[in-house]
Amino acid sequence: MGLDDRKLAVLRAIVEDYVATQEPVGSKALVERHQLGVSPATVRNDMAVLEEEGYIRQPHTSAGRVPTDRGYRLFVDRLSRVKPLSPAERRAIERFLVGAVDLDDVVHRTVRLLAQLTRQVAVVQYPSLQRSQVRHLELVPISTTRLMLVMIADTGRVEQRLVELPGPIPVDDVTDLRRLVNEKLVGTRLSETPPLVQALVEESSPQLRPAMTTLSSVLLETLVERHEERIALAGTANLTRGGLLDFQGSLRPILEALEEQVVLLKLIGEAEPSTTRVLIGDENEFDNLRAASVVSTGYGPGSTMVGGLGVLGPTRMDYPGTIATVRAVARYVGELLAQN
Amino acid sequence: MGLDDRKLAVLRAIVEDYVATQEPVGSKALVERHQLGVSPATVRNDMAVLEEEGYIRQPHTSAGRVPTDRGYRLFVDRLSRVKPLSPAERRAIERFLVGAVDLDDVVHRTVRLLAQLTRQVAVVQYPSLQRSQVRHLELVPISTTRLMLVMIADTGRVEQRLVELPGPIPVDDVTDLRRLVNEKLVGTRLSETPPLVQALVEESSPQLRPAMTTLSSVLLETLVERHEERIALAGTANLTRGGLLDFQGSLRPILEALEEQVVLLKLIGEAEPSTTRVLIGDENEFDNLRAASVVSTGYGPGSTMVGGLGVLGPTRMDYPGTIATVRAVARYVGELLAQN
DNA sequence: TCTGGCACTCGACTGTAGCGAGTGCCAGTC
DNA sequence: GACTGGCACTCGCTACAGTCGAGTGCCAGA
Repeated sequence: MGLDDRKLAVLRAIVEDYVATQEPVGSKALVERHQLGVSPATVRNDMAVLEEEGYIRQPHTSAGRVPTDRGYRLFVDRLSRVKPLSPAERRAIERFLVGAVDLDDVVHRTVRLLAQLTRQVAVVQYPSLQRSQVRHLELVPISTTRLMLVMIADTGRVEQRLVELPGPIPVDDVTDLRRLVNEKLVGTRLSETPPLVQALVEESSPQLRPAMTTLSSVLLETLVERHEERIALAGTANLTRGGLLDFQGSLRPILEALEEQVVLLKLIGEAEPSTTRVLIGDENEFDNLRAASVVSTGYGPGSTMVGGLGVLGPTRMDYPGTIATVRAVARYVGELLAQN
Repeated sequence: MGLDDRKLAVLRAIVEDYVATQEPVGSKALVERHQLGVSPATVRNDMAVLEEEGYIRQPHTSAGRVPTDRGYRLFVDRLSRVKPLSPAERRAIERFLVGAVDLDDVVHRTVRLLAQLTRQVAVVQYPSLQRSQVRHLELVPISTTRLMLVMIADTGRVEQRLVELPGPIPVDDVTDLRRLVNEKLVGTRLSETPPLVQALVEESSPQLRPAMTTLSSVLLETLVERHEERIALAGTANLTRGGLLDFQGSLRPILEALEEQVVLLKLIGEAEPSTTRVLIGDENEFDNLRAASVVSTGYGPGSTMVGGLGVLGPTRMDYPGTIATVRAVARYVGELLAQN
């Protein structure tokens, strides 16, 4: 499987041309558009080898070549340099994100920006509660047997939950409950919370016990077990670019996948900080997304990571450009979060 | 323009058949499938009249007839009875909505349910802040110059906003602020809030004034001017049903419209309570949605209305069934909200 | 007013032919 | 041994002609 430099150059040229034109590329067109310094016949021989190795394929006998998923993989890993962003793009990012008033706003602006810049479907995960610290817990009486629990996290997330108490409790008890949970939990990471919540129940006075038990189970259930991740999505209309050629003619499976929070989380929520993950076609674990590629990365203030973001598009996408944009946006969002 | 009963029956039959088969319907097939009691030739004469009046049209000369937007309109207004829901559907609605833990949960379940039952794109507006009463306002110090404002409404909505104070203020002042805003605003409708907020600033002590001024402007801006409506969407994958025939082959404009909150709000947020609004094709004010129809209604506890919900689909949709489902779901959601 | 009959229209489908982009192979050259 | 030019071949695409049939409009008659 000796792929010498020229064969790699041919593969690179094929990927670039195909991404640009969306048409199978032939040997003659290739030598015309790229300075390969050899004749079409030679390129044809190289192509035959590349095809044998599974990097490219022919849609039909008398057509040009098209990269396979494996070809894109090789291209991404070894043949492409991440494109530096243009000053215009940098400015666009700053302009778009400046002036966000709260977390919701930041996330919405980010996801729209990402969709616009990459011209693909963008996905942004809200800062994960798992990775957030409790900044404040508030209990608001709704009736004598109902409380609204509001949790504010250091990442700016605010979660609320209705608590149905086993019986009516006086307002003073609510004050006590509030003081207790705040004393114990403020400043802790939610992933480390369970034992603390448990202790809270055990240490509370007999009077408060029933209410505290209910409260703690809501806390655990909401914030830890049913880890309440949120996700924003934008740019689904971009799926229709490139006619019906991409995604083998049917958007259905893609749209279905995009409606599943679980799927989206898996796609973008598992990246590591400062690493960019690229999943190409087949590499994707969901059947519905076999015709798509995903570029994702983590973001967070400084070098920590609190959530993921990324884009989804056809396997035939501009990987270097997309990777650069995703990284840049993630970095800017991180800086923005660090300021709060 | 005398449309006698038989002509109306013919139109109804055409709409029903076309919706079911998605193919232009001819005179012969019509008399076979419906008991019209006349011959195909007679039906053809009626069709000619209906076409002249603009209720149906021929895609091409040697094809059957297809309803026009105007035809659907007549059908909806005069020719269809709202289908009663099947017991199975009723049970599905109840099963789906029981066990929702909070407002977010209710809205998400509702929108999914609606998408599933109608097999179309579903849209649900969160209870509008305009129509909500303030139940509680909470101020949480984030730093000496920053507060988190959390508003809990009687409809279950919880909104938060970061407040950047003009200068540092002591914790005791925050307590005072909290007491003041709650005293003044709890129990009021947000639409009547502006003068009250104004009074709040004027009545506050010199010490609190700067902070109160900032706070009040955030309150006004967030909750009233930039009326913070939220919307949930589901079932976009349903747009791909019926091949590429619906929506004249391109989902693009539809997907684009669905990304615009403003558009969605206009679509479903303007209905009146207990009225079901049907917008067919052309009647829609957005060019992007000329190929689509929208069925929407309001919902709320009891006979009041706090928000809208509806579905969007091809003009060729089962109007009686869709209208029935939308109404039923809105009623159930209203009951659910009334319980809280 | 309705009906049966009939001529007509026109899209859908089928089969054929020519074109051309692109290939694989081979003999010849550096 | 690597590269090149030439050539035969493949096969999808387009255009064109022909057939079929669903569906229509119209008309004479009941």
